[in-house]
Amino acid sequence: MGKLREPLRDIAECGLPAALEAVGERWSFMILRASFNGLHHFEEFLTELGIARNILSGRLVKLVEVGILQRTPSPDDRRKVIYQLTDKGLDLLPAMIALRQWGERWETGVPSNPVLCDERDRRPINPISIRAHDDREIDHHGLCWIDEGELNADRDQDNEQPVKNLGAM
Amino acid sequence: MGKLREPLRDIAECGLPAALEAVGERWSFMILRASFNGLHHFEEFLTELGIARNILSGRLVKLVEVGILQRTPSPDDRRKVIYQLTDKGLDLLPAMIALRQWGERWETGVPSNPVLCDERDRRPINPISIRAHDDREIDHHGLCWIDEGELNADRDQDNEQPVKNLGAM
DNA sequence: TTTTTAGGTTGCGAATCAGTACCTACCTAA
DNA sequence: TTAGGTAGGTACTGATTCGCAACCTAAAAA
Repeated sequence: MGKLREPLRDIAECGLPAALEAVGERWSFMILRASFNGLHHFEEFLTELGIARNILSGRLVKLVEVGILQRTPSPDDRRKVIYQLTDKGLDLLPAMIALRQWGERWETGVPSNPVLCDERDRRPINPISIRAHDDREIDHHGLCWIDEGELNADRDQDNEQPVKNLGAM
Repeated sequence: MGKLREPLRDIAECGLPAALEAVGERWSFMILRASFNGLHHFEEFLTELGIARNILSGRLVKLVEVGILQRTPSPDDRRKVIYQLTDKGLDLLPAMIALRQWGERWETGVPSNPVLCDERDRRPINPISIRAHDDREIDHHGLCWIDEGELNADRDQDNEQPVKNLGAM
């Protein structure tokens, strides 16, 4: 594995490049989708995804390395290996669903069948949205960046502070 | 542009492969992040991202093609071009923030500075989460797939239906 | 009128992707 | 106990894409 490629700029500064470093390669998200859907074995991913063996092999190694998947030899059949999502992997679900919903809204057009629902009430889930501290839905207009220092300083006060409007994400 | 590569399987069936087809390539998300942060010009992206000119050029063409960015010649300076997010592009924000938050939680560790806040109350936004129809937060345990047919059939009834637990995302 | 700037394109080597043919351990049926 | 199939990989090959640097053109700026 070459790995001479410079890591996406500013790994430390922002979580996005870091996330992309872990799951940004081609097929990674598709493998995770398959995992979320209960696939556990190499050959299952292979036939379900239509990915090449060597690529799948490499991706699985990577996803295990970064701690998104866990690799366990099957107790029943010593040929088999069980790949399953760790907590870290499961925590990608909101991002995956958000991306999927975007694809449905803007690309495929249809909210594909079957529909993702909550198990208790058996009704479709809401669109993933951005929420303020009080759970108010907000869009990009209602967002800004605040410095950690300023944050603590002006809590529970109403003095005006300079607002950097999305200046350094 | 070769484009002989088979599109990620089942484009029509699910929004995720469709979304990845649009923004799944290397650098696409970083360009969008920069766009969200108010960058508009080729040379700005170039220096801010540290991406190669030809790659940036290709990505911008692609993102414009799929309708995520809009390309407008600047009225002030006829050399300049303004790239800005369309509504379709802006609608990727929840997915981007979810991914970024994941990266902060699991990779960088720190909720990087400055902090993304709501403009009204100037407090950090909540983590992106999955919500049921009644806005209840749910995790992967509380999710299931329901067929469109079944969905309409059992609305406002409490008969038991077979639950496919994440069987075909 | 020369120089700079903005936004590209082109060419080329390096890295990655993808398809296929192996290979090895293991299970199963005869 | 052995032949044959299965599970999970590697190794080899060619196609595609990435990334760097050089170049190019139109339009400001000096």
